[in-house]
Amino acid sequence: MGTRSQMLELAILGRLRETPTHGYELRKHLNATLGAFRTLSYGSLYPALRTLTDRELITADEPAAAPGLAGKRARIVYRITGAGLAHLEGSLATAGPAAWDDDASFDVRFTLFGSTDATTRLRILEGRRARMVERMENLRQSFGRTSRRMDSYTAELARHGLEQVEREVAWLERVIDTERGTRGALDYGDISPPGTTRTSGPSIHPGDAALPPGNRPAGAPSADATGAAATSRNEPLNKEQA
Amino acid sequence: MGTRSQMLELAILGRLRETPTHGYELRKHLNATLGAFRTLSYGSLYPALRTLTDRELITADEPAAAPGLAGKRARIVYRITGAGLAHLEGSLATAGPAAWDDDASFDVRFTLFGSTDATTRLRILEGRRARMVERMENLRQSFGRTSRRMDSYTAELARHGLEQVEREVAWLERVIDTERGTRGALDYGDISPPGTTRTSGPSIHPGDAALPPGNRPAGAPSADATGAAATSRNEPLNKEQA
DNA sequence: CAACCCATGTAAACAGTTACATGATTTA
DNA sequence: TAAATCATGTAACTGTTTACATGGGTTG
Repeated sequence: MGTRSQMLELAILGRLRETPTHGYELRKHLNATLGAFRTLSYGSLYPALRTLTDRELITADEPAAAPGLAGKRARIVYRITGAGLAHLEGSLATAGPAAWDDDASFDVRFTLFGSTDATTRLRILEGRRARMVERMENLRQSFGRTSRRMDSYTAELARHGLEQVEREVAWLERVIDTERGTRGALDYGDISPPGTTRTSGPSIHPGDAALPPGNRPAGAPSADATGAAATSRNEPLNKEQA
Repeated sequence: MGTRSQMLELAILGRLRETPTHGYELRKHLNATLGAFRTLSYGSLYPALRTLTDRELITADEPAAAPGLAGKRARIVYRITGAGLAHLEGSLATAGPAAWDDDASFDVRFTLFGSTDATTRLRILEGRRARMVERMENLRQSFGRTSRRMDSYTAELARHGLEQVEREVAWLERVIDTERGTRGALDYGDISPPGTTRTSGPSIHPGDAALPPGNRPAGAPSADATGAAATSRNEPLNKEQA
């Protein structure tokens, strides 16, 4: 089980907890909201759904021809089960290196911050920042070391990448500050203030073996382009919801 | 042959043309300069070198114990051959979608712009821009469509990703303008590390996602595009240029 | 009437990492 | 002397995409 598929499971469970959906729609949603899954193919999605169903973390209900909607190919609506919910919550409370070492993983976890407790959120954010700082340092060194021997194009690309990472670090720091409440600059608008958790229940208990805490950093997985960059302005895009 | 391995071959040939190297060093170089190959493992590199050797695009010379340097495990120094050079040049003159659809591919190609003719450079840059604009549009749509239903964290990540792509487009446009203007070798002025000149120095801060997490399947079909307009405003990133 | 979105799924092909095997040299 | 870096390579495993199979509905 790679980091990737575990994240896919997390994302699926996270989505199904909000609303039951069928495969096609689910893929669209994941592709749209998460850059991480930009290329998510049915070849990955359906097997994953199958696995989850087999493990009884979700159910696959094929509604017998809804009235008026007949004709269409039967959609299979997936719903999260109690066990699935427990599993999800257990996973969300777990914050190992796997949650921030991989770009895609971080994105998924961040997306699910709405139902992650504050402590775990901070742990993930700080782990991520450390990761990015490390990256930044490496880039700076190799850049400074070789810049004189580099041709302009290579140099431009390198500086470019470096700046991007710098911005990512800056972004993370802003988010962390906001989370800590030390600075109220960033207003996330509708969400519960930092420190409040959506999951009122036992959000922290490692009951089930969701994510092995000892999960290896794995060096660095395949990674994907849409990690996270940085928001440059502090201006909140406040979107109030009805 | 995946796009990935082809790009790896290109990168190897490009590097070997500049200087003969041995495997270990080669990997370090590629990992350092190209974010695309951050995770390049020997499991990929050595087979690739093997293949290139078999095709006689490079040679593998194992120097029989250089004087005074004995003791060390024999380094195998790879050199590009005439055929390899021809192959490289042929590849560099080719500018298909493969050169810009994939993030990693674009990075590699950009790095080799120093020995790519101006026409091809522009073709690649413009193809890349189109790709990024497409991406940007998709993000805007899905963002505007769902922003009301998104929780703050998801929204923050989404806006974030959008801005990142916007910056990438801006960066590309700057580079394109420069290419058109100088009509020759790129002159990016002084090459000072971005870290040192935080205050928008000689380089207009470029932003993008190209470098760090590379790699995405090239054939990625355009995701989905449906829905209303978006709430994103594009601040005109200051566009000064040499 | 062709093309394309909806909708679910499977099988084969493939690319790539991880882990292993081996061993010398420098550094803490 | 333990650990890290240098240095090359292989094999197995794992995950993922690609292509296929199927078929109704909608739009140009």
